[in-house]
Amino acid sequence: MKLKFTCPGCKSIPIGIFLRNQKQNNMPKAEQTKALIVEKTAPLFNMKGFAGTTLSDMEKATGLTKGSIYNNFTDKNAVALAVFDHHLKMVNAVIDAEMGKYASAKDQLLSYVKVYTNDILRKPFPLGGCPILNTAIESDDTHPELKKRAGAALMAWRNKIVSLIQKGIKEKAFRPSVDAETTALTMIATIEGAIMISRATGKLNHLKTIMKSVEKMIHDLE
Amino acid sequence: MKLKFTCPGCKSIPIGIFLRNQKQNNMPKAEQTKALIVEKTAPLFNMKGFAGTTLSDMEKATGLTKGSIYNNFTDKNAVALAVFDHHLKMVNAVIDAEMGKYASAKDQLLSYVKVYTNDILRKPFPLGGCPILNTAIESDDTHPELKKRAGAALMAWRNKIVSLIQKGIKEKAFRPSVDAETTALTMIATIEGAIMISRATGKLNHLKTIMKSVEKMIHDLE
DNA sequence: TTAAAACCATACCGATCGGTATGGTATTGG
DNA sequence: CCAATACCATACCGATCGGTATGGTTTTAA
Repeated sequence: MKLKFTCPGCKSIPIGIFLRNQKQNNMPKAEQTKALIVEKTAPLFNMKGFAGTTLSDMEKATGLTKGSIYNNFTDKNAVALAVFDHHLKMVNAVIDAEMGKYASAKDQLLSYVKVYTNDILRKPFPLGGCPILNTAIESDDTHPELKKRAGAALMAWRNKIVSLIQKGIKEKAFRPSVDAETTALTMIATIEGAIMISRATGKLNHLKTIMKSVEKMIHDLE
Repeated sequence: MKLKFTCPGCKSIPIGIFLRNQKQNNMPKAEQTKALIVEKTAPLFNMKGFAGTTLSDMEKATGLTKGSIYNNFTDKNAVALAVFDHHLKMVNAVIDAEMGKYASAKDQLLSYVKVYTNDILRKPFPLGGCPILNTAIESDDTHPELKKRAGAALMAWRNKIVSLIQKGIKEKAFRPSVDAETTALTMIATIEGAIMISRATGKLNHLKTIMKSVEKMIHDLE
């Protein structure tokens, strides 16, 4: 009985070395493994939902066993919460990166259109669509903790857009009469609805069509 | 061993008589029971989702046992499909009733605003939010049959709005330059997004705010 | 009214669910 | 390099999962 802990991929090197090789920072090992669990199970939770994701799914995805997973997280619930936070960080990173390219409030607002039209399917974005949307819908009647997080994420997003609109007004790019809160909420609703329609129908064109409306909405703030 | 089949509520009368008393039409009994199963499990599926709804949940909700349920439906899947159809019928009935009060395309379009602002919480509407939205989100990566139904419902809805806009153009109420398809898709996306945001945050006001935007969108077709 | 058909509950099935106790293995601080 | 600690896999747990075979009970059609 040797090499019990092996790399999930090649099974020829011990998992310790496998993880060590992965290690690119000075993170303690526990944190490293936690991060691995979160990253590998993230697509599962986003596609199959909390109820639809089983521990055995998580074992397959991570290459770890229940025992190891539960040494790093108290329960499935804790993993799901960490996954949501991870997703949120991921999405915000993409948005911030795009937004950082521009100086004006208007261009920064248009970053949402760009990201949600083009990047939604791409690599850094989680598989399974927008995690805020997915989490909000599943959790609203079943999972208070996730619901709270989804609600908070939406409100943070709204606040960000409101700030950008106010910035745009100061820059004289937008009318001062613009209702920032209404616009922010409507933008978010439309974007999320667009993702839902596009995914349910399988027509990426619907996403593009609706995002053009969002773009127009932003132009109309002038 | 007597009175084996008893009314789930009072347990003092046989279920046969209970169902007979419920009977208000000439539906065969099988259909009657099928309808009962669908109606009673509908809120479950809409709140907890397909994966989150268990057979034991369904037993509790219907007062029937697995045996009976599976005599009327081949499996849980078949119940979920019937529930979706039931939900769709319910929603359409509410919309059609409201729309029937008006003659002009514009007023008919505004029926969506009225219904989704006020009636979404009320009785004939299913608990747990919009069933099309909930089904679309859960099924898009997990349940092809439900996904297909959700997608079809969305496209039917779009077609309905497109027709109303074309009708409005003929009535000279709307500009002929209006892009009916884009408007229809955007309306649906915004409405569904509004429901999601409102439910995740627990703020009914957000629904109202966003629905005002939809109302404005309709007014701007003039 | 009665026999045939339809319906429903009981009891049961193997599989899998989320979760845990245990002990061996690797990592880490000194 | 070595002990102490942290980590991970194995094996196992009771409960519940979705589903079914059986036989008694009620409807139904004649």
